[in-house]
Amino acid sequence: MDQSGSLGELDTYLDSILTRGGVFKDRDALRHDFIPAHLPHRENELRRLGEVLAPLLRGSKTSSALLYGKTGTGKTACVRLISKLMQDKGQSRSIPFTAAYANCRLEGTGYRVLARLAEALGVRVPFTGLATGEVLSRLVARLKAQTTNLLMVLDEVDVLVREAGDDILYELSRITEYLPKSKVTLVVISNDLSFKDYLDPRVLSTLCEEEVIFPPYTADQLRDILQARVAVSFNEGAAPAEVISLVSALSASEHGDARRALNLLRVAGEIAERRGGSTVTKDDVEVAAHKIEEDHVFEVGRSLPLHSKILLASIIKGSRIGGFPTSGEVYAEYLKSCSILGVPDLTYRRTAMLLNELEMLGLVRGKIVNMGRHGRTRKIRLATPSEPVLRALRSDSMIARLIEPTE
DNA sequence: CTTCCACAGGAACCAGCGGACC
DNA sequence: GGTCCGCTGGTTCCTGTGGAAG
Repeated sequence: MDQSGSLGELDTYLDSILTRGGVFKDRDALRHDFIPAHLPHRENELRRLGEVLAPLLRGSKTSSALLYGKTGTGKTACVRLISKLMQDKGQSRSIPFTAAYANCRLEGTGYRVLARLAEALGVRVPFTGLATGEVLSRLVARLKAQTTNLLMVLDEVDVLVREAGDDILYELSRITEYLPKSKVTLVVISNDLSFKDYLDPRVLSTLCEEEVIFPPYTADQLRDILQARVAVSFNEGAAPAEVISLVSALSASEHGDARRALNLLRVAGEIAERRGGSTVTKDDVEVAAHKIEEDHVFEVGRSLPLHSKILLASIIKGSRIGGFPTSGEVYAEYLKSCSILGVPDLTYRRTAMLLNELEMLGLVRGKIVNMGRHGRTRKIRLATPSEPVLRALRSDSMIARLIEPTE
């Protein structure tokens, strides 16, 4: 590569950004963790939540709440906004109030969810080593020692319940019983209502005293949301109406996910900026949609553990031989690959679990086929374009050895 | 109608690790 | 220093199953 040439390009690019100011006014306002002061089309939900939670500021017992809705429907944003408002109010009137937030999927285990909540109360908890019950009793001890009204938010609680059962929810829902002075209110957020089936009826009744449902946004609503956000994040006229309409139409057809809509808009803006343009075009949006998909697949593939990569490579090899391989054929191919690489192989059972994980990640699709006398099996194939997957696998020098020779 | 294949997928268990606590 | 803890990433053992072949 001609280094001076690329440096020159970089130089003019930097110049162009500095002189024109680029497409963005404030890129951070498009990030998923940005909390806007106003949430369009969530006024009702916000008011409802406010009514339920506000008494907590007076130190009254309040109902627990379950927020339910698909991803990107504004559940987390609503709760974040409300707890921020309550915190501000508490501070200005010197009312003891604490908001503790934990995302169960990101934390991963019940122990870490509790640890995160405890942290919000200023209780230091080691990241491992303690019994889970011990973390809980430290949390309770703190609440006994120091009177505060606590709003506990468990985001993506369905993940926790599915993985670890409802023990923790049960304990948390009864926590107020131990406390003479502090009041605790639990708000749980879920993408999936079926998690209620896993709950003990007692937990269910204390947990879901109020239910707020967040419907997916329509294309029109998404357009309003984008418009409001464009006003703070883009320069005047940098994101024309036709672009906003396109982004909202694309996102509405994909389950009305506002987070993805905002992300799409941000990436489109970045593409326009890199192109040196001062406004985002519809083409930029199309390119962005494609890029987001490819980057996602590449990123997921690249960060896979070794054996999942070997399996993925085996699926690709298997489908080259002809048709979609069955789980048995994939395993046979996998065993071969392991011996080529000199890696100890895993049991069939384990690889079946890894395949399921690949399917959940959306990289692979398995279809159960019955072949009568010849048994029942799964036909397995890639669920994404193979190009970014191959690129991801090749970026691992060890796995690259597996793929290259057949090219 | 029965059989029987080639798996699917649940459950229990295990080893090793990093760490807290007494 | 011994004991207990939770988590990860694995294994072993097991039961369940739709439908073409017999």
